[in-house]
Amino acid sequence: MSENSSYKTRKVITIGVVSELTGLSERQIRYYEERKLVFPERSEKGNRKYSFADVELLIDIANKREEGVQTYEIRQDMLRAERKKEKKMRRELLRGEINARFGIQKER
Amino acid sequence: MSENSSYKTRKVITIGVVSELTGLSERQIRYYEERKLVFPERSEKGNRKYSFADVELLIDIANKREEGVQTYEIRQDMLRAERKKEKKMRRELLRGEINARFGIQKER
DNA sequence: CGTGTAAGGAATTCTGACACG
DNA sequence: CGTGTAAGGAATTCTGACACG
Repeated sequence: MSENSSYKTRKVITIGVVSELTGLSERQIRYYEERKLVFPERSEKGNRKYSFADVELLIDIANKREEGVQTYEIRQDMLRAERKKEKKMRRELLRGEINARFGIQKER
Repeated sequence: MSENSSYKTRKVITIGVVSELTGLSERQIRYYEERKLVFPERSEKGNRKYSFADVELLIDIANKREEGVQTYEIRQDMLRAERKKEKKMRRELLRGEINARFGIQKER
């Protein structure tokens, strides 16, 4: 269901291209990093590299900002969503374990 | 089946990153373009931009080159594959049209 | 708080060319 | 043919800072 280290999450896009793709200024993109909203990787010499997922996230951020939402709020929302997701993961992991032991038996 | 203008085919990767990803020198990458094996887009100021699909193609090219295959041969193979693919497309298009007229009827 | 901008420097990319083989 | 390299210039990116509000 979720291709993992795939095209979407591979960090390969430079800030200039991200700027074109999102319509945000490089200044804005760097600032959102400072506010811990995006986490680009760095190349050898320190150039930022983003993924398509980052680009989409930045577009979401841009929309929120247009609605007047502050970066701090956006960060809080992201952290909340993060925790919720982890909770879900834990539940699913647990369900998997239970199934493995007491669930539908395989042959033999 | 084939996500179209998606992450895989969007031209957003600069030549430096492509070089890292493929292990090829920038010189080699530019040369393969000269030999019409890859077709990057250009940014405003003329910088080359590649897609993940291009990166994969370049890796294939690198492998062929290691086997001693010349760029000209590689190009011929690509053109042949291209033609074959188009032929297939035409067949499928035709089948689709026939089905639309004489195939399984919808309601009414 | 969020963003623009000028500043200075380092790294990137581009093209056309010479070199070797 | 395929690739390295030095050359010169233009564009990119980086950081830290001042500005406005």
